[in-house]
Amino acid sequence: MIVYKEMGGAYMKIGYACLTMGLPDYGFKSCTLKNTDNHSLTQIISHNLTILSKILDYNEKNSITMFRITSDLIPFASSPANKLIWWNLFKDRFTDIGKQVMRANMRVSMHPGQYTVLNAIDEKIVERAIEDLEYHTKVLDCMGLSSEHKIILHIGGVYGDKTSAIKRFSDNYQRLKETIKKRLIIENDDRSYTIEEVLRIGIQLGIPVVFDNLHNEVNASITSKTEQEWIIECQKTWKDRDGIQKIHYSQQNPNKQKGSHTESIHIEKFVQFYEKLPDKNINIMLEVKDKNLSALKCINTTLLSDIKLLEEEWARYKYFVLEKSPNIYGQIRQLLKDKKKYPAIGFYQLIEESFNCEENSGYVVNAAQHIWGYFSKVADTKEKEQFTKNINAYIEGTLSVKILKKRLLKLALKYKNDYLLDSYYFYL
DNA sequence: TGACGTCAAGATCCG
DNA sequence: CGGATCTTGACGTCA
Repeated sequence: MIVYKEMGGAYMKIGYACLTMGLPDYGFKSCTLKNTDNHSLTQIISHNLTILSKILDYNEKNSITMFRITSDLIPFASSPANKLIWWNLFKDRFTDIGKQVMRANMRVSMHPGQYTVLNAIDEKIVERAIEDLEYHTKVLDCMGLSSEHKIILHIGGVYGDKTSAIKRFSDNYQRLKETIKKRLIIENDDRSYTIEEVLRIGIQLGIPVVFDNLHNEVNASITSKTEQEWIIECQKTWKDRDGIQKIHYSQQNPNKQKGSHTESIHIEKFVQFYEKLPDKNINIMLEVKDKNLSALKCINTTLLSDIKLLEEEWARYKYFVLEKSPNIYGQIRQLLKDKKKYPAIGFYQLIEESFNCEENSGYVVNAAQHIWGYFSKVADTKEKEQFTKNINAYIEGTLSVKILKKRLLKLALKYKNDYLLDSYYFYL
């Protein structure tokens, strides 16, 4: 059971998008256009629904109450290449997943990518966009989920004339079925439509608007307003049937081009953003490469308060940290000694610090030997020889740390060591 | 015409 | 041959 901190009755959720990392066998499957026969599509869809269900279980166990479902759940769903009546074939599976979502009080969403363009000039592209929106709607409808579970879309292209591009968006929006309209929400993007423009469209058409902080940073409105002011403006576009206001939060990757997301959420910066929120009655979708790891980080820092959570996180991070810096490893152990305190921010700051450490071969070997310690008694002669060989090859520089870890992961899988399999050591 | 973004499939390379 | 690594695919817009 989730015990939230006192937030004046507000109901905050923080979630992540599409994929779950740090766990084996959580990957979705797909196929290429030429392999879209009924049999393989059926297999893939069945597999993907199983994975989705596993992810939702994981989310529930970890108090993650918001999640974006990947558009790749059904391959080529809105293409004539997929002739399956998948919504009937897997009706019960969808219903079960929907029940799972509702039981966990989870909020899910979907987000067609940048290639679904409702305001295109080419009517064929518009038709495909509508079909794609119908697909996304069908997934959520099949699950029996209410209209609080949203589908988020960008406005689309500009085509050298924004006024008529917006007019086309508006006209084509009117063509959509009511089932789609009641789920559709719109978002400011990183190059074409600012939050101010999206708000104008949203207000005119009665569509809830999602504020994306990074897109707003990269593609600012002419009207200068603070993030908090834009969030308040967007809040007004959310009606009762839409549920609590949603926003997107991400941070700029300093090594990549404008709008690129960071590997992980920088916790200090997130807490600053969180504390400045005008209303905690809001749901935050994180857009970040390390997915659920950052979601856990942000949730544990802002919504929860139980030292056990940090201890669990520490169990998952410890060998990674040990490999990066035995010094930081020692600092974190000290930090977590006092069971009455809840030093979440300091804990995650130290974790973040360990990411910045250069590879040190002595530390890498030390951490690998700690992992090997779990197998040294059960491993057979060949595996023992292999491990020694791998370590020596690493020291000589002929084997990368990445491969060294992959081989240790294989042992963890073979000997079914759940404690190790939960460790981020293998995945970071 | 290629970059953009995203992920897994597919292809190729290596020991 | 199995496993690691590189390339392709699928989408539409914009420079």
